[in-house]
Amino acid sequence: MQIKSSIKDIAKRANVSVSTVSRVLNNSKYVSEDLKRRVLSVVEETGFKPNMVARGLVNKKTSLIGVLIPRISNNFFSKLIEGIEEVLQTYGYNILLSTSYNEIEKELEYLNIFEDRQLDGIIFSVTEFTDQHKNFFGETVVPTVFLGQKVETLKKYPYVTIDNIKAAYEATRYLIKQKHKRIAIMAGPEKDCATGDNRLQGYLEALKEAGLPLYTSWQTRRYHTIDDGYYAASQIMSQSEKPTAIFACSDQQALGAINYLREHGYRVPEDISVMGFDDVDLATVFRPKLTTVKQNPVDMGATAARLLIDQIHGNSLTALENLVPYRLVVRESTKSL
Amino acid sequence: MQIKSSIKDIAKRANVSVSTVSRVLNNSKYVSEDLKRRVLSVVEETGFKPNMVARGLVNKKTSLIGVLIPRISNNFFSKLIEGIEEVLQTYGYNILLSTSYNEIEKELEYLNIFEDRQLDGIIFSVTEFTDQHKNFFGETVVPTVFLGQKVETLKKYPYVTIDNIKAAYEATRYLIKQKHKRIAIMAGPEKDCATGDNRLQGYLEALKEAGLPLYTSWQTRRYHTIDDGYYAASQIMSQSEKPTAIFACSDQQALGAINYLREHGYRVPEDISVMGFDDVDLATVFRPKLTTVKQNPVDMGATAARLLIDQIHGNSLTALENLVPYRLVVRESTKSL
DNA sequence: AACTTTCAAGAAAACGTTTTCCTGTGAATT
DNA sequence: AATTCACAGGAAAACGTTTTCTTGAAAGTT
Repeated sequence: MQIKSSIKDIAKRANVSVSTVSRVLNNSKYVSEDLKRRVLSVVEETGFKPNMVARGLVNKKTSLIGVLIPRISNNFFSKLIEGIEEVLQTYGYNILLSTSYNEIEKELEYLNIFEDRQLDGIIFSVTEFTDQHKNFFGETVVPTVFLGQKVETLKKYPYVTIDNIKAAYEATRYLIKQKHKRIAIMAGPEKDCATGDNRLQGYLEALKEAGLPLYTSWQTRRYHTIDDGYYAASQIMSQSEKPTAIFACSDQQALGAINYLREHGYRVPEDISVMGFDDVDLATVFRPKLTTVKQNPVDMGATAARLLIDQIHGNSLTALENLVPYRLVVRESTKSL
Repeated sequence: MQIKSSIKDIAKRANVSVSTVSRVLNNSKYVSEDLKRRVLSVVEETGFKPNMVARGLVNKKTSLIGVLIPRISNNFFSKLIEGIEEVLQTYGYNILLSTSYNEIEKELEYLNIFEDRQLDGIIFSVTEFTDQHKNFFGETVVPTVFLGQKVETLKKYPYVTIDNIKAAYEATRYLIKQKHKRIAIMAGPEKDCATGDNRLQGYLEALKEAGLPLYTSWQTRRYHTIDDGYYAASQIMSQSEKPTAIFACSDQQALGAINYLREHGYRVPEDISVMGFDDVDLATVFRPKLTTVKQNPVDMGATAARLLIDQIHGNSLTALENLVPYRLVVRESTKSL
């Protein structure tokens, strides 16, 4: 028990060959009940456990999936992980978790580590899809699923996301229907291209369509953290012309914004409406309850994992684009003028 | 590029032996500048990357650390991970993430997987330390650090936590100083032994010392989720005699409780004070801002990771118990009677 | 000039498995 | 009775590395 025993030791103790032990362990054919019992009893009494690394070497599979996300302390991403883990686990895969903090060099570093480690697959929540990324995924042959945004540059791997343009468009439309004419947006960072850009685009489309003014000073591009939301709100509200509604592209930012607004004498939603995005756990606990675009990150993660398993199993992929549903949830942080 | 090349191919192309290639790759001595250049250029042009699995097999190290926590979507644990990853990364280790959802069988299952996979170390946020756990850690020899609670049954591995008894004692003391005489507690589940029990113990000590009544109907034991907090509050408030203060052993539960209270016509803190534990991100965003016992999970994670690295490097451990600081942060959810 | 020592580099063993290739049974078919 | 055949099980190759062993040459010592 103490000392690490190998299949050879088991073979010796059971008086059989290594091949036989291996066959017993893998339930292969061509081994008699007699020897099987003998081997099994030795395995039992020594508490022998096969070395997965050695196994991995010959089988050319590690049963490890690399999951790369911007940050884990963001509720959206941790829920994503929950969904991913749930399905991967049932297929006997484990997760190698890495976080990029939105830094592209880190992303590339981790992707290379994933490759070095011979991981069986990658689930990647992209920050910005650069040429370097394209290179990596062009040369490499690891099954991959992109998560959270469209990755059009590569035709070989699927992605799962919501229709961000449409969702943002609808959210903005809702504010417009509520008679808001001066609507600001707190979008994701420019780096985080697709998502940030798409939601901004949806917002702009809605405004344009309604013939409303679009001031760039009412558009911020910051990270999805409470602090950044706070800061973005301070920027927007420092303009001489102030909006009556803010569309925050994440609940985190919405929360930070509301925090700022209240500390500076604005009431939400009486003075200013705030719309969020994501519907994180606290959106309903917070007061006012957050009006927001609900995503289902657990489902998204699970979907991504399933798509990955499909690839690993060699099934031909059904669709590159996998859009999952979202839903506008009206609660208390927005109000008709 | 396309086809996976091995060190052998490189050797052939560079007209040297495998050993030489390996030596070049590992920067070992005894290889001339001439051959070195030749090998390096072949490596360059083929984009060769050594197979970490094969390396792991001979080096008997995987550079992988198993991290086992109850759930990742809890902000406390995800911050823990942030701290862990930060230091592990600088030492070239990656994280294999697993979540137990407080299920003991799952914990044991994952621990066994960790062992099978030859992980170099384990960071384990225990739910309940059972005999089976004891067995596992008795027989196994993997460097380990326990996180979040005292694990006294094993003298060989360190743990990092805060002094939960004292922290809960002080939190309760604070409420008592605020003239509260009827104080309820929402503790962690019974399963989650040390933490839940310890905080309950600190609470009881403070009450006893002050000669205050302790009703078991004012003590709940539930998971640290918003929903469980909501439910626990409903239980406590359904008693005929109602408390004037609730000490929730997690911010999550505190939030759920406040939610319940407000929905049922109680004002916080005017009618009932609510004290939290953890100081998660939203504790300051939420209104009323949460009075809470601040922990620093990022630091805790980093500390645990460092202790693990120490073990792996074979340094003798300095102390079994590693207590990290905590701090009572008074904000708006509590009020003097 | 003879003898160590140091360095360079290839051959081969090792890491712990799985799998292919053999060989030897005994049973089934002719 | 001769021939095939399915099965059991051992020996050995393979997976892709690192490391030990060896040999040979060049340099340093007496």
